[in-house]
Amino acid sequence: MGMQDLRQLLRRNGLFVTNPRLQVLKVLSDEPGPLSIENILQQSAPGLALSTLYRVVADLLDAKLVKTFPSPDQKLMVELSGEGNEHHHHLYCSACQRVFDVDLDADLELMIENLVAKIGKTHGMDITEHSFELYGSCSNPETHLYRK
Amino acid sequence: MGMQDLRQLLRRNGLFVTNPRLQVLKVLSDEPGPLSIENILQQSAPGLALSTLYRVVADLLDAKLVKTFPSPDQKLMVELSGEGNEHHHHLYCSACQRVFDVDLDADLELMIENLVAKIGKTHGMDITEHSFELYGSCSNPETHLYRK
DNA sequence: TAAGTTAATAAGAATGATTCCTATTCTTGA
DNA sequence: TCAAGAATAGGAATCATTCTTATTAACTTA
Repeated sequence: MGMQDLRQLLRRNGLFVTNPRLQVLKVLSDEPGPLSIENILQQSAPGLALSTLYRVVADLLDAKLVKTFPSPDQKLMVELSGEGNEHHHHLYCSACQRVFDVDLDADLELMIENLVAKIGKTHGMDITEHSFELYGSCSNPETHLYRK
Repeated sequence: MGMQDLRQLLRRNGLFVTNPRLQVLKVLSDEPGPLSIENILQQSAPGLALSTLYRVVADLLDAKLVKTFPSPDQKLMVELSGEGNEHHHHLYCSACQRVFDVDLDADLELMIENLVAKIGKTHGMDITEHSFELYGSCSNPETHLYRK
């Protein structure tokens, strides 16, 4: 996404446009999957304070512009939400330490939705979200090199 | 499980029998679902050092007597593995902050296994584990009071 | 069963991720 | 352009977790 789009994205969501926010959105929008705080910092222009980064992520989360979740080693992962990045799942590679997005066929997703609804009923709970995460390793790390 | 069973469990798995280990296993075996480190500490006899608790959990994890995973708020959750506690899923209640076990019908589980295998093939990865987690809230917390 | 060897514990220091605080700087609306 | 409010940088504080070390407990075997 271009900077203009990102500016509008912020404004449309009631957020002031600032450099750190643009930075973070830019880095995330250049990435096909989720990134850790550390990753985002590395890929941002120098000078961005770590505390600012955490707060920016929190603000973007409040505005629902990003989603966050903990990685298996308990670090905060962030990814852009919004169009083209609807509900999906994650695949963690213990060999190369990266996280990949996994999209399911619509019918499989629907199946899972039904499953979720059923479980909610059984437990008398209103289920608002679910996650389906996969853990494994790429025997051949080169297969992932396209992500640099 | 009785103390004798727990002793044997440790020995059979090559671990020395110590009080902290028995404590932790006892607390976990009295519980139908996972517990946080904090929970375990509260339910243990006073005197158990926090550092010991973490190490015991790590040892039990190495011996595959427990499983661990991070809660949505990034805390370490622990639960007994072993018979009667096979692969299952978790349901997080944001209202009462507890985590419940969810078992799926064998056919649903099989369906998920197939799904997982397919995703592994697509991504060229050897998938060793998966988790399916649900987030919601009990509108009526009393429905869960059976867990004290 | 007692002694010696090895492993585990308690206590607290150290670490690392995340959050908080505050003086300063940037954004925006007028 | 300016004033008012919002956001930032920098660093201190916090919280969960890990590490270190002297002490204690558990096992082994004689």
